[in-house]
Amino acid sequence: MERRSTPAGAKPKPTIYDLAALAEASPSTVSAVLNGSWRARRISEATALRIRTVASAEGYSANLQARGLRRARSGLVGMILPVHDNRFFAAMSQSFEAQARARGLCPVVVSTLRDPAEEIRTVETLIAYAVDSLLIAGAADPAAVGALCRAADVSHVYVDLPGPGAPSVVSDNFWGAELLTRTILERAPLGPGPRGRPVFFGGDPADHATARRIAGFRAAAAAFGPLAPEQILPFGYAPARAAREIALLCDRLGGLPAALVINALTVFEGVLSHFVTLPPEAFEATVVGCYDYDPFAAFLRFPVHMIRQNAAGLVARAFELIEDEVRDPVVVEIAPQLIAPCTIYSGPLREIG
Amino acid sequence: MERRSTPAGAKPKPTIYDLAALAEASPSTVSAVLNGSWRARRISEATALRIRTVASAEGYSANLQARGLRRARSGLVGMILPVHDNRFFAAMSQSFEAQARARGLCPVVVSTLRDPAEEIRTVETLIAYAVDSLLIAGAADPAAVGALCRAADVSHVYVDLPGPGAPSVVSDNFWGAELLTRTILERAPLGPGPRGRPVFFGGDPADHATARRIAGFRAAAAAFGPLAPEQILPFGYAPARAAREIALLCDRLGGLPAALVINALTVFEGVLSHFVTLPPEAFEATVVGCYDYDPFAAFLRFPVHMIRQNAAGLVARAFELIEDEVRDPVVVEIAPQLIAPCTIYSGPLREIG
DNA sequence: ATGAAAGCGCTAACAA
DNA sequence: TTGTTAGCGCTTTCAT
Repeated sequence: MERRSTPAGAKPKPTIYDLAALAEASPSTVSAVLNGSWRARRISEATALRIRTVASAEGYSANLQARGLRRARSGLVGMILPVHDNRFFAAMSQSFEAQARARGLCPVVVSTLRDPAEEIRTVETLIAYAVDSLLIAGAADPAAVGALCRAADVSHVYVDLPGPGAPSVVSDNFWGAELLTRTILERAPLGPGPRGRPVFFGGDPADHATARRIAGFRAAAAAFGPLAPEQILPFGYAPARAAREIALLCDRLGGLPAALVINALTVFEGVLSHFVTLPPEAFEATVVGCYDYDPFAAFLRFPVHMIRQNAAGLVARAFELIEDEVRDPVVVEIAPQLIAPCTIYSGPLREIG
Repeated sequence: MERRSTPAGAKPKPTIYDLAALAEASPSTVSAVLNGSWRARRISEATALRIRTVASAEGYSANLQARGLRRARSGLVGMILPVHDNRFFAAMSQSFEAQARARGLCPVVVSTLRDPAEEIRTVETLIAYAVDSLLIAGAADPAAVGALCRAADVSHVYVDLPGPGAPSVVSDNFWGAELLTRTILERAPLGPGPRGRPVFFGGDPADHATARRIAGFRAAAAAFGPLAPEQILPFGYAPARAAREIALLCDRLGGLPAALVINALTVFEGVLSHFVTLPPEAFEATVVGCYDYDPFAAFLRFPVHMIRQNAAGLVARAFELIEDEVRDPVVVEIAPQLIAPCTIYSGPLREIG
């Protein structure tokens, strides 16, 4: 049998046995030299050098599958997340990779499309590849994923959305929402009329993050007056739905509310598709906040206060928990950041921007 | 020696030997049944069923490192790309994962931060894990990466940026830029004055994509009048630089040019940070196009025509080339898409929006 | 229709 | 200080 579908003539990748023959040493010595355990094995500087010379001359690189099989661990760290094409999760990938590599590990990040079945299959695959640990970000079914990890003895941390049986690192959604709400209420033309009160717009109250954000919104808004149920509208995340809901809201109130807290970028996108049909004056008596950040949103025709989650901070803390072998289901909260609008306030709000 | 740092009591993952004992069959039979090669081995329906029953009762899942080692291939497909936090590349990841999984492969996507050294290291790692094939997207040094793949006999395709010694799938940048330029020139208040001519803004002419886009811009603009060198300003991608350059340009021309083709989203970001300092009237005699797409950019106070690259199409074509075992350095071009502005035109341009 | 046995490339006791 | 050897869990001839 051919070793591989090697193009005729191309010599196959050298193994430690090849190097051992060339360097006149034993395979185990070569192995030790090439994987760093040679100091402990008290191998002489001379042989080490000789072996390394041969290795690089031959263009050797270790077969990581063989090493992983032998060591029963792969050097891979996994992260699952719902989607890539989202600013927050993309930032998570970026941080995750950087920090994994800083630790000499190979990052593998896979998206699951918020599909519980796909999520399970993905994690099973990662476990089958013997990932050493797993970050579980925004899982659809955190408990199921956690159970799989525990069964396979894979250390794991929940990120962004908490889960059972292992530590969690989440954004401080209450704090962020409270800060955002307070910030825009201080600038909003509140009043007794139907438009005079703040509205929380979008998201799913069944989801942990939204629940905390609503709580934060309530806490901040309470300081400015009583809250009615119709001020909180968690209708989901779909842009199309958001477009309809904002139109309905404007109809009901006779215009935009004095303060609008938009829960996610997808919701914001929907809202915008309605906004472009409105005249510029429509925005003169409203202040908009968005929980989540997009640089372009900062440059709309009206100012937007935004919350940016600290993706790098979340990932860093998750790695620490794994390294410290924390297994208790502690929940660590990481503060997000408030981003000021770039657009200049215009109309009656100009002075307080 | 412990098999693994298994928590005391937790039984280790079952192997085919365990299953063989339980199902009263041989390891090779178990293996065949569990990896699909059993039909070919003419194993009876009955034993197959018996083995599968035991397997799922024991919660068996194959050790993919062992399989990979034996088969000299891993079932992993790799993709490298510059960064995750970019709409285009994020869309690529998303498509790549979907299509890899549709083929029963495990996707591994890694970013290299446009750092040639990091890029090489990353690819070496992927090869060491025996990836079966590799998509090379937007590489800093395509030739070096390709050489590594060839040495390891890993099939590979360049995406987005062409490279030597293997097929490439790239956006049809010439066509896209031509279309975009023509579209905005048809709407622009061109004229003899300094502001009356189109400007191509940002990017690096040394980079293949920008070069093609400039060519497309030239081709389209030529139909509307002669081009001067100062109408093409490829100063790079940095937002801060873009902000400075646009300010300079406005100074020089006494306002915005009649038509502005912005080369990338990062450049656009920089441009916007200058735009927010301008009064609304500044935008009344200009038409803006952007090569690259962001939904929020469609909702700015002025209309923006955008080009969206077909990430899914690029990836799909790349997979096809790999499956068809194409090795010649053909270059396949995939047409991007023109996205109309969502913002209503205002001022003198209202009617032609 | 099934089993026995030889490795894939590497690591880690244990011996020398 | 170095070598010998026995696997890691799986696939795959080759026998039966």
